[in-house]
Amino acid sequence: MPNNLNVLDCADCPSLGDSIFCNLKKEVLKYISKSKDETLYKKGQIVFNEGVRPLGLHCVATGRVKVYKLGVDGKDQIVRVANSGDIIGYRSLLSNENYSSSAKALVETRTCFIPKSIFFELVENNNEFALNIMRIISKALRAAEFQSMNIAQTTVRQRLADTLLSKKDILEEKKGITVMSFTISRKDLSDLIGCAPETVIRMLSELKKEGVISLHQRKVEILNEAKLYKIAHRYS
Amino acid sequence: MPNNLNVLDCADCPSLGDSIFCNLKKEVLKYISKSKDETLYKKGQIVFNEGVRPLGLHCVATGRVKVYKLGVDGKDQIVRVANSGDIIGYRSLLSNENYSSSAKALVETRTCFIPKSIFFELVENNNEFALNIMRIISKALRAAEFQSMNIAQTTVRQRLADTLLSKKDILEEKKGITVMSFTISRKDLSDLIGCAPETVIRMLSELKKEGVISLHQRKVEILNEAKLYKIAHRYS
DNA sequence: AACAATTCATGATGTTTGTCATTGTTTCTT
DNA sequence: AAGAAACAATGACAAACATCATGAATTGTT
Repeated sequence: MPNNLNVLDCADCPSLGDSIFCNLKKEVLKYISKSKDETLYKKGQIVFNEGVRPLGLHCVATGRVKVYKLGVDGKDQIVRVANSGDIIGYRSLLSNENYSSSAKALVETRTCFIPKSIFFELVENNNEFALNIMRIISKALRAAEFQSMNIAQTTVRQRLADTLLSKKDILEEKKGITVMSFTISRKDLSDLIGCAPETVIRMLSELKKEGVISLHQRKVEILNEAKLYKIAHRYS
Repeated sequence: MPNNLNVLDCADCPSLGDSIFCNLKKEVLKYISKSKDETLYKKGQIVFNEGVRPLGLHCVATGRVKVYKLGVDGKDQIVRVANSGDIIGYRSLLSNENYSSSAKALVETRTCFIPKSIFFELVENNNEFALNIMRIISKALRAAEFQSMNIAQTTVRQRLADTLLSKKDILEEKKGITVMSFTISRKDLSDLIGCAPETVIRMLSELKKEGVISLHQRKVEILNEAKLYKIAHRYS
């Protein structure tokens, strides 16, 4: 079971700047801090489960969480990957429905939990916050609609290239050279792209053979970014 | 070009009850009525175009509008079909981006246009309205995420059955018997499902041969709803 | 009403991707 | 550190679907 931790003031949170709380006043942040609950999840632990009634908002302080829908035969669909500063579970909360997806920690993750009542208090009384939420959902909706088209109209090879590029922000220093790399299981990658794990493995091998990427266990390293862009049909 | 019309008071709009304006006070509706602009679109006319900056909110009073993203080689992806009472173009407006999709009238359609300034006035000062908007986007997001999984994990046959069922609200009286039917082009159906038009045509022929539906030009009539549910793998 | 332009329908064929099976490798657990 | 469990990789095969081509039917236009 996840551990509850000593509560840190939101004003001191390192990911405050990237979050929907960034433009809230100090006294509001103090108020939230008093009502929230900090939790530590180990890799693989569930933050919430599809079908369950949401009781509040989860905010990723550190770590990485995958949000995914249960599909047929364990063939899940990853909706998005939430990083520090991101909130999860807000959609179901807002439309007053049970969770339409599950959330699982991909690495050790620290989250803050804000009870439903406090969340709605903020939404209803704090205009800036309400607008922040609207902007967040709007962007999520845009991304989701794009994803539908992407899955319907592009090949796995294209989507894989696109996904590798969109995750390239996870940088790493290696022998003085900055390398774009990230660690992900083949299953997660296939659930993200929307295909069978075997297909992802084949395409990764193909890209490796072409010298576009290199593979070391679950770490994918981008060697030829330009070519990846070409494969993804992205010109930016 | 579309025609501008005499403006009708929102309070008298027949689709008020189904809209996000349903729980607004009379004086607020009057205020909106004064600022809005009514427009008539003939079948096939564009309401707005992808890539363009939104200037306000479009509200479908009567008719039917498809919202779609431009894909490769004219293979568009229909994001949703908006009916009377629905609003379109709100996502881009809220996140302050250019339209990420286009909208085209499927039949003769009457819309009301509410300028951006008025829309944001409502969002910022009217809490009930802001919450309505949030709920609307939340549901749209849920639908979009489900659609991604659907395209990734189901066959065209399943999705076709599902789409036919989800559109069955378009009823019709025929010789005293209520028939579930609707009119749609094969191209639109394929853009909705995310496949080639030929594939949709083949699957429709198949379903017709099986006696599940009947086809008369562009009108699809549901003959065996139970079997359609089975094919769609929906049990409700 | 007649013509042009779409749209519909169907066949043939090829590509993409999924499924199943097998073996090697890594990771986790005790 | 060893064994078990999970994951990665690859081949063979099959299913789903796209593409191209052609002719018929329908719709829109003058």
